[in-house]
Amino acid sequence: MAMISNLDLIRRVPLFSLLTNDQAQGIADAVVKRRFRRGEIIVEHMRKSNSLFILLTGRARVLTSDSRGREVILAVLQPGDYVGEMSLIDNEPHSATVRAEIQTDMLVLARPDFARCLPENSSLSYAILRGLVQRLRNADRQIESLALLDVYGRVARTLLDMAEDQGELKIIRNKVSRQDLAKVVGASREMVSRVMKDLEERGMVETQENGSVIIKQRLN
Amino acid sequence: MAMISNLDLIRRVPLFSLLTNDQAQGIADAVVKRRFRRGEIIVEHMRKSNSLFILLTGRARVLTSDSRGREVILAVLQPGDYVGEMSLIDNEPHSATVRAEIQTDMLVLARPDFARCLPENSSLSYAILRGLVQRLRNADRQIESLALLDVYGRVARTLLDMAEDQGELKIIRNKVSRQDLAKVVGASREMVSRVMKDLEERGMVETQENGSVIIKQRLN
DNA sequence: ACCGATCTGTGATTTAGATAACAGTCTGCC
DNA sequence: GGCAGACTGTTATCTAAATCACAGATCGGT
Repeated sequence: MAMISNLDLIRRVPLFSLLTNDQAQGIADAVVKRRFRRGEIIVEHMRKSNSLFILLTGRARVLTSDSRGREVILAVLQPGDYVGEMSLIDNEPHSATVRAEIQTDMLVLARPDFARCLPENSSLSYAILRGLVQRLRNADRQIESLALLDVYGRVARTLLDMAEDQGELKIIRNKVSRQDLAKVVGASREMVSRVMKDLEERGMVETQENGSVIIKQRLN
Repeated sequence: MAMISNLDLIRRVPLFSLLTNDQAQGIADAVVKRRFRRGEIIVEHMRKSNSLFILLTGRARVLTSDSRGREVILAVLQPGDYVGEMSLIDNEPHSATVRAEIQTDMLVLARPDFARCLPENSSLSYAILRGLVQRLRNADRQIESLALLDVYGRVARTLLDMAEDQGELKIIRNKVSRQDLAKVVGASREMVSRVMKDLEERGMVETQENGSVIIKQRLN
């Protein structure tokens, strides 16, 4: 199996795409690769890990849960996504838990190295800034959905958000279980099942055998 | 009536608190003061204003609304708070509308001046960074509330969030109408009335004649 | 290839909360 | 000081969605 250098890994992360070679090398030297098994906790709500975690391969979910164990999925992390920067910025505990959905490799950058890189590197801090703004826009939209839309509307909106354009129609590649969809839209699994069935009967959505979903028309 | 210089105004804004005198003077020269009447739109959803707005006096609310006119209040701005930085950072249209609740004075800093100040001034960009993180934490918490708590729980949590510690108990100074509280927690006005009545009957909350609210015990 | 885990579909039942419909109180503000 | 416009409380009714209770289907690890 070919050995891939940290520098090569760094170079594939959008967050670091604008760094000079020297800056990238500096981060490559500071970074540690870590593997998490399916189900393992990467970052834990209310605790501090004082590191930036960048997802290289695999998949992870950002979630919160109440005392009774009911979960809300706030985000699903794909390769290139990162977490932990909020706690690095304000030095507060993590606002949510991150758990590996499948075996997941992450790059870990410890606080001192991050703190060193940030000021001496305006393109990095600008990328972080843009990332936070992006997330905040999504979060506000989600609040609006939860406050104003019924389950039908929230499922439809979430499907559209997850889909990418593919010619005439939109498609969701990686399969989404209805159970998880329910945890994203804040509804019961059964209700989401019923809504999905309805969308399929109306021919607006089609679920493939491999689990990917095709969206036929404007949903709303 | 005494004339207050822009520099004096700038010096009272936490966002600018760490600037050197020269930097503050630079912003003071670039900034324009603008007055909005009760009900006037300061920033409009889906449009660009290419400016940072800093609230000096008065009060404003950040909100979104659906096609049927139903509103969600995302935040209430107090003196020292600011909006518009998200659009300045990613150059996208505003994600929400901001409306003056009462007569409100704002400082307006146009894009070119903001863009000039940001890189040459790390303490400002750090303050913006922290502000965004703060808001994102609140937003995630709000999503969690909407997805997991019933109206009773959401009202209780919102009251606690709005209150400040005042010796043994907590107090909410500026009066909140139940109508508005409903728009914050994503519930009907009538339901919030019922919940508040219940909280008062249980002696957990007391509404003063002047409209401020005293919270007696741990609500949850 | 197997067996426990986790996912799924569907009907029946219950419930939280929206909606509707008023009448009573405040709030300024001309 | 009076009238319009926005707030409030309370009932009764309706409905969206949660819960419950299954039986089947699928998945993933050893």
